[in-house]
This record gives sequence, C-alpha cells and structure tokens, in this order.
Amino acid sequence: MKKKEVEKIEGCITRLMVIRDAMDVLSGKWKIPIIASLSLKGKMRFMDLIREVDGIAAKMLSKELMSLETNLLIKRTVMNTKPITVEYELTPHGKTLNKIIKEIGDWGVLHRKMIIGK
Amino acid sequence: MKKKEVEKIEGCITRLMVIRDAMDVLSGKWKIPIIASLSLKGKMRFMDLIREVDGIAAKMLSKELMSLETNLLIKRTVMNTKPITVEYELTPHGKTLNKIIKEIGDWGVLHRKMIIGK
DNA sequence: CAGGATCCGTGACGATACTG
DNA sequence: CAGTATCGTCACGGATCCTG
Repeated sequence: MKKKEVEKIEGCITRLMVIRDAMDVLSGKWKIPIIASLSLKGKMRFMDLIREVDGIAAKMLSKELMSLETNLLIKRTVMNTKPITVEYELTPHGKTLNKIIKEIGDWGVLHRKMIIGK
Repeated sequence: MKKKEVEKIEGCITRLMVIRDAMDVLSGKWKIPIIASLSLKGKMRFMDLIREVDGIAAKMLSKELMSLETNLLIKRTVMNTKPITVEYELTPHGKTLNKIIKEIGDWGVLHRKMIIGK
C-alpha cells in the first residue's frame, strides 16, 4: 500500500475519533439548544434559560450547565444581589461552537423545507 | 416595540425551533458517526459500518439506519448476491449534512487541543 | 431566584443467540 | 451477510417538593 493511501485511511480514522470526542461533549437533548440560546442572547440567568430552552426542567438545566462548565464551554458567575442571581455565558472556547450552531440552524431550515415540501 | 425588534425576537425563537428540529433527527450517540462514515467513505455495507463505527452493536446500527432512512438521509439498496448484501449511502439530502460534519470534526480537533493543552 | 432532594417511568443502549 | 429476538441495565429526563 502506498504512503498516501495509508495517510488517507488514518486520516479517516482520526477524523471519526475527533467527531466522537465532540459528540461526547455535545450529545444529549439539551446541550446544543442551551448553547444556541447563550450564543444568540449572550449572558443569561438560570430563569431566563428555563424560559428560553423550551420544556427543560430545572434539574436537567442544572445538570447540563454543570457539564458544560466542566468542559469549559460556559462560565458561571454568581452576583451578590438579594436574592442571589447567577449569570451564564459562553467562554471563548464555547464561542468556537458558533459555527456548528450556525450550520445546524441552517440545516434545520433546509430539512424543514424538505419535510414540508414533499 | 419597534418592528425590527419584534423581527429579531421572532428570529431567535424560530432559530431555536429549527435547531431543535434538526436535533430531533440527529441526536443520539450514533447518528452523526454513521453519517460521518458514509460521508467519508461513500457507499458501505452493513458489516463495513459495524467495523467502521467503533463499538456499535448490530441492533443499534439497524435501528439507527432505519431512522435515517425514514428521514430521507440515507438510501438502502439490496443487491441480489448470495448471500444478499445491502448497501447504504447518503441521499442528496443526507449530503447536505456534510457541512455540519465538517464543523463538528474541526471543532473536535480544537477541543482536543484545548483539553490536552491545559 | 437558583438549585438540590427525591421518586419514578421510559427508552436508549448493550450482549448474546438465533434466522433466512 | 444482514439482520431479528430476547433479555437486561442504566442514565436520561420528568414531576414535585424543599431550601438558602
């Protein structure tokens, strides 16, 4: 087998690996919608997210936010107000997801036309 | 409220809606990896996919392929060989996912660097 | 307001064996 | 080879109540 072919095959394998890495961080029902909300609206509080991310329960939101924070995608800021409020926003690294969010949104429009159109 | 502001808010809401539409079709552990494999390698048979999509069980693959076919993303072709073989490939509509796959892959590389780097 | 605690159902996902 | 059948597990996700 030629060197170029080997490289191509290995390229495929690592490509599939990084895709799975990404999906480990992003998969689930809520993570993309949460990130999309923060991406579109910027800084948001817990209650804002409850309202914005349609149908999510507080427990799930809490859990997903923790996961996203652990993966350095969002930043959590506690404000000293009374009662306390908490703000969430995308980190610089979280903002690098914007392209994915955009593509998913664009494709969603396309897909909707496809389904309705037939 | 001005007309432009209304449009912006409605734009956000519908944006989040189409994103959820897209996620309904794409979410889950396996769909993106399956599509990515078909995207990178073109036409594949059931066994090829079992090998390529690392760790998937036959039952899951079968189920996911059905779901993807229902959503018009892949095409299933039964060949009259002995024993029978089946080929799967992306439909034109399925190929419109290439941009998403690319972005996810690119981001996966970035994310890996981010995690290892710290 | 932000969330934790608790209880709970359902389905996603997995391993193995089997069939046309 | 391309699946289906069967059985089992566990975490996703939901509802409700509670607290600093």
